[in-house]
Amino acid sequence: METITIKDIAKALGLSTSTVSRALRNSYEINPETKKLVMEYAERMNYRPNPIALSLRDSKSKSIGVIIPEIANHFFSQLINGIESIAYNLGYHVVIFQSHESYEREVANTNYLVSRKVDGLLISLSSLTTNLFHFQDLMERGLPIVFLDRVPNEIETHKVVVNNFSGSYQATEHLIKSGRKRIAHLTSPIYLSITAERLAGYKQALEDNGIAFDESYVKYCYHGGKVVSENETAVQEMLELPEPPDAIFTASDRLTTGCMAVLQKNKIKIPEQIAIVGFTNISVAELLNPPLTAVVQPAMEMGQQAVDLLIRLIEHPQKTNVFETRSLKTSLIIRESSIGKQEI
Amino acid sequence: METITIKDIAKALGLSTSTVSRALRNSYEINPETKKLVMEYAERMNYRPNPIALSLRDSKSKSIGVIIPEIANHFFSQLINGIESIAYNLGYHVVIFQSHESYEREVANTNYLVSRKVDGLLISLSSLTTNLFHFQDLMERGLPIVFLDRVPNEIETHKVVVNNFSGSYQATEHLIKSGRKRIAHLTSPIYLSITAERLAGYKQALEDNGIAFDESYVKYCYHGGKVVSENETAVQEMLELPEPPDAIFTASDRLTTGCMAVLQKNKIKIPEQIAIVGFTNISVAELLNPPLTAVVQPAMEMGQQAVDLLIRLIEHPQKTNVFETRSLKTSLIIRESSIGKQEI
DNA sequence: ATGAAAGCGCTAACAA
DNA sequence: TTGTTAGCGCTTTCAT
Repeated sequence: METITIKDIAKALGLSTSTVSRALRNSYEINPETKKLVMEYAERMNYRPNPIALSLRDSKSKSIGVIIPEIANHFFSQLINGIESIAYNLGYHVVIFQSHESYEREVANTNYLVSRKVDGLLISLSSLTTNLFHFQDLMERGLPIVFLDRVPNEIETHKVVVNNFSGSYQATEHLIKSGRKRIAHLTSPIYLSITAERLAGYKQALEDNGIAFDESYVKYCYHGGKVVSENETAVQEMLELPEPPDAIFTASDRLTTGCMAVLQKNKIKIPEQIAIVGFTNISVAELLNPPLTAVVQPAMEMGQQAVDLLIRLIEHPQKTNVFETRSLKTSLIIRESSIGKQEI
Repeated sequence: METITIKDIAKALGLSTSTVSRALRNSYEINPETKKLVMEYAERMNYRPNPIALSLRDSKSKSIGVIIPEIANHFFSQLINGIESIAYNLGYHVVIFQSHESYEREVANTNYLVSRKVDGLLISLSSLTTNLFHFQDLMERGLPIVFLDRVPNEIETHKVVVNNFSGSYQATEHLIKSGRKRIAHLTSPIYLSITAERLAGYKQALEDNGIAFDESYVKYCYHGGKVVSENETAVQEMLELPEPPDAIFTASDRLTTGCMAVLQKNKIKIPEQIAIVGFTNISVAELLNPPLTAVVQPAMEMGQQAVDLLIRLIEHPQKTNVFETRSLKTSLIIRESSIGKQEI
């Protein structure tokens, strides 16, 4: 894997490495003819600067690290596509890591990315992360970090989220308006920002519509739906309640499909017996049986805004004294899975 | 973002950098007491070697690059999970890039990964790649590459695939056995290995069952299903044939869901009017309307085997004089979308 | 058993 | 306008 270096060019052309270096960066102090000579030769030999050497020198890498729970999930893969689209245009490379909802892996990935000198970090917290020291420490040491979707309250930096409260409120209200009385909520661990906010929206909608909140209708899945059995148990418990729900509002991709699978296994008719609304970006919502009503997040745009903020932070570190939290809108797309009781 | 270096340790302990370096690598020539001193101090200061410096020195990075068409696809995300699981245990990091089915981006990603000194490459070709020079060149220069799933015939190296021919044969035969006569095939560009092999299996099954092959029943999507309109046009053309198909065998995740969407839009009943079998690893096959019959690939295992081969190539470059192509088995999972005509 | 110095590829301060 | 040199963090050869 030999590659041509500045030294090779210098030797071949009888120049010094610094002259070559300067010529390649089109420095004003270099004689146009020398420049031309160097550039043409470099071009011809297909010279590429060694980014490793540059990173070692400058302690930066023109790359940003992304740590998300998992990529096998439409919300997150759209997020990544949004991130890549912007980063790419601004000359940054994107390095993707999955935490697989594990705190340890999140920490390990973080350390690795830092040691690889990424210029900044884009994070969506794992569902098992409660200790934020690994990020706080880095921020204090000056590494730009932007959080998105699953963000920590305890850390002051730019954040990009959706209005989880109102997305959730809308979904719940929609279920109420279509005649549902016992609306359950299947969600992630309570200490995730998205969980708390979505739960709050759900509660508020119930309250505003004169339905008493009942804690036994809320089930938390500590692995965010990744562990199938946990999912199954939760839904099963709902079904075995003295008064089983007539609707379930699920808080994520995994939880939604997991829930539907359990209902299907139990031969429960959707929406006749139980209506479903999912907080999900699943691409085949339309093709499901029945087509799924979904609270959809502008994932692409979230990714784009997050990189945008991050790169601004990277390139103008001093300028930022106040951090912003951008809150985008979700959209409720109504399909058959939550059709009104009266219409059935 | 200051980090402690060997130099810092040396200074603090009144030693030379080389002694510290040796002590940390537990060299036999270092006095046990000095070793202990150094190690404890390093531990206490949370010293971590700078991988960039190591890469610069050794021209390797203990990391492998992965280039796949896209991650928003269950087959590929499972592949990645398989790759990560093994690589992680063997101390390698995995850097993921998407070609988005674009030849240019595939080349750009390749160059970047090489310049970042990855120790090896794991590739699944983009659907628009016909020129393989960028890989051939690297291989000649000694960079280990393993291909998986979408592999090139023209390059001699380890490859991991599934038995596309027989997977396809089985699927087609299954459709025939369940009473279908006009079986269409929706697939990717013909120059992809998987396309050719799946097409061959499809043809052979038709022939063996006395059905004449009809080219007008085969539609190629040059973007592998990524471009929705292309997908739509292809299916629409099938539907407008003088004798429209009574079954469609689709060759990938995207093509399958795209096809189902078009049929749904046209209010065509599956499987009554048209049966569907998809070559797909989509996770919600069971939840679709109707549940989807699928040829499933052991994606995790493919990923695992591929890294295994790659790392072997990286760590014992000389040993390999003969390359192997591992061919794993697909499984046909029959669900309602292809139920027998007689059973409808 | 320990240290000094060179080198991986690149840039920039300083010299000429 | 061009060259020399030092240094980013680390390992390793060659002294000592």
